Amino acid sequence: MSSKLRPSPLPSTPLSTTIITTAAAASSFNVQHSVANLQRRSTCHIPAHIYNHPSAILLELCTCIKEVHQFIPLIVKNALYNEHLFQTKLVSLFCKFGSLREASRVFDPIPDKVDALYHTMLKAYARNSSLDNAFSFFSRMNIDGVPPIIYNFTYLLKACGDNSDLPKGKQIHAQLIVNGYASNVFAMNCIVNLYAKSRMIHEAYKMFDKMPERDLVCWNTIIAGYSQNGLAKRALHLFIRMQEEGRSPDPVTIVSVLPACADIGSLRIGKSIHGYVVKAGFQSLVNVLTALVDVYSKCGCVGAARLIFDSMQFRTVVSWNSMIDGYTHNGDSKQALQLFQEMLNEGVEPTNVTLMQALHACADLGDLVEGEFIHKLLYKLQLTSDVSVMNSLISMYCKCKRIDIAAEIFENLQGKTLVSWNAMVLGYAQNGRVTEALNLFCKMHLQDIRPDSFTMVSVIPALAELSVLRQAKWIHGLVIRTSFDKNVFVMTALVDMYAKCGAVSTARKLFDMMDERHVTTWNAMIDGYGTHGLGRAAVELFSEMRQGAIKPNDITFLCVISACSHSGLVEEGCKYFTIMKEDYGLEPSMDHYGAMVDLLGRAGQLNEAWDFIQNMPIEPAINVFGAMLGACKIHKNVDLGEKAAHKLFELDPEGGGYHVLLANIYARASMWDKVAKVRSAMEKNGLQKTPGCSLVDLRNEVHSFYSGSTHHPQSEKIYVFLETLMDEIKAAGYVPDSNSIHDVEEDVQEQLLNSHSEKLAIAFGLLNTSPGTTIHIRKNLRVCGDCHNATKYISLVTGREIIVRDMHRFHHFKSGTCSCGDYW
DNA sequence: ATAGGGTTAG
Repeated sequence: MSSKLRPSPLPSTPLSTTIITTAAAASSFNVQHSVANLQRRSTCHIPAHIYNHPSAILLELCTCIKEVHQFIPLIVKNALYNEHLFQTKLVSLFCKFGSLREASRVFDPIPDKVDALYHTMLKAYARNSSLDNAFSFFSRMNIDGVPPIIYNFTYLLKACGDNSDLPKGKQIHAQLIVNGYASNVFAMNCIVNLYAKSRMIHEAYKMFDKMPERDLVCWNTIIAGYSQNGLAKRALHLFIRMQEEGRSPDPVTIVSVLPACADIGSLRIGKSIHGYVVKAGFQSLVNVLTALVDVYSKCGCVGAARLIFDSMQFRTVVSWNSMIDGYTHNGDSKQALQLFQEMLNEGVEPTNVTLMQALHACADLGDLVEGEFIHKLLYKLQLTSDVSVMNSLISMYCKCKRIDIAAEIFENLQGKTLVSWNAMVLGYAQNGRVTEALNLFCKMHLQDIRPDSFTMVSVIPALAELSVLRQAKWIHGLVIRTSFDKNVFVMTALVDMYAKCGAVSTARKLFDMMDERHVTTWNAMIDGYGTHGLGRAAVELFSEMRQGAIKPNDITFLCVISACSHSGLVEEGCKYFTIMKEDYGLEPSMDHYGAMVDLLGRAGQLNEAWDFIQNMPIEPAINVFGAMLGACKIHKNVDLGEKAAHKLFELDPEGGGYHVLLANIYARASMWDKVAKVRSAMEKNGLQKTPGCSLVDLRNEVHSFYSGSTHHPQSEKIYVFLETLMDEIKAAGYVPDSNSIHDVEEDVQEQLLNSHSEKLAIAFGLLNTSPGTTIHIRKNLRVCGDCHNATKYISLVTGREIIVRDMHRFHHFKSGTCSCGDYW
């Protein structure tokens, strides 16, 4: 015997006791079964005293690799090591417990190997090594003169299926035919499985269809294939057909078809399968119950899922994962994390899937602390090389606004997948880092990574944010070239983007062209009309929506109420607020209350707005008082403005903007001492007004202008031009609004006004584009009153159309008027 | 010694 075969050191307890205890733990049925198994094999050339040897029976009962090691000395002592049966059994056991290395240590030194030994070794390779290794061992068998048998092919085919390696699988398929196994049910089933696992489900079905006879496993294979390839309806259809053809589903069928049912979220079908499970007596099988937990939670019945989960006597980690996922899917991430904690407390070791779900829940809650805890756990469980988990980690950090950490993880991530890129692009886009999002998107292109619909849906909103029509058209072109123009999600994003880039009519054209629309599609279009001050169009589209099949949701009402608000349609807005609850059973959220205060306040019904706030059933938040203060600024109401502002100072001590608004209200009323007080309060608290910034797109560049800034290369030219432009519009009737600035000389006042970012941007636009071109400006704050007035005159004297998108809405300036009707 | 199908996921 080779010294390499020396078994691991013996444990302190005598060998036989350990093994016997294990054997005793097994039921007597198992022992009998093993004996029967061994006797059945007596047709081969192994003498009875070998296969009836107690060691052979005991060896078969080993439950882990350690027990196998303990056994080897016993085999050696009984001079059984050279018996084929024991050699093969050892290889088989090492293979069963996943140690290819130890299987080889037995296999390699054996001088005269029987065929069975090769077969078992091939199985070890197919199950525990790379496909290449398995294939080269198969070649070696050929060289060593071992004729292939049917099992060899099925092992290899299964491995090809598991690796989705269709080309290698096809090689085996050819050899199968050559060796005369073309109609073997097992082999054919492996082929069906191979195609299904290689995402060629239609090919798989063709094979399935051609089979002369089909057993239960064939049905299960094709049903699982459809289910795993996202063709849930086909899977369910075949589930019915198999029963019509007289096959009774077994637990594997159930576990294959339930995910399909979960996929389409059909509670009705889920319940009927549950009924079948009970009738067939599968109701205590862990995997069946786990699949039921999944179905119920995916159909929105977390309560029912939890009842099943709680009733389970045994749970696998998958059961926990399904339940945790059930909570996150149903928007109860708190419960999800609680269950995750419970799982850890019970000592169940989480898997990659568990951690992905827990990270998802953290992202959902913005819970950075728990997220970082899981990040550490991930190191402990050595899951940092699992790309899927790392993707979830990136998403979690992005959602928790730690884009810096996310970017670092992304940079260092080995084997990035499309999902990794998508997570990062989305992360940038959702954190307002538009340029980074676009740069990463371009980098993907350079690295030849083809975007999918998720990438598009992440990057399009970034462009909407940028609001540059040229870029909007570019991505639209890309959408068409990459054939995403039939994807509802992508198209909805485009509708929203065009509206946000000032091109509402283009948005509507796309909207009309779509064959399928989601609620979000309608919402995007209604909101688009709203922000462009086209309240009537918004209301009309909303009525049209109410006639159709797509039900409005809470966001729809938010869009339509704010559309009414932008257009002064107070009565309509109030009506919608009422029917939201009465006709649609939707509870208004804080945003709806804010929109209502905005609706009333903007229209000058300040007392009504204030009463509305007092009568709110929930504690009003920042947005509500913010709307109130804004309305007070428009309608010059010092009294209510003060009340709203003081509430805001309490609720949001960091927000400098409210101080500025209040100061403006005081300035309008010439209450200069109060203005000074607010200013000094701001200074004391270190609060600053967000600097105004306007963007213009010119040819291939986006130019940004800050108020009073002289950093732009054309700065000098711009200021000179502005001076003459101001003279021109003054001649047309423009009067500078000096009311907001009081403590400087009149000419300085004008200078300050004239250096506002939007005026600089407009001047730059006029200077650098040919007559007649529409100018698009994007501003980070709201347009100031003086700029608004000046822009109207500029549109008149230059004959240009100027579209300004501010924080809240669009202003289309044309021939001396604005689409907002001075109502913003 | 020896075959094929199955639950959770971004």
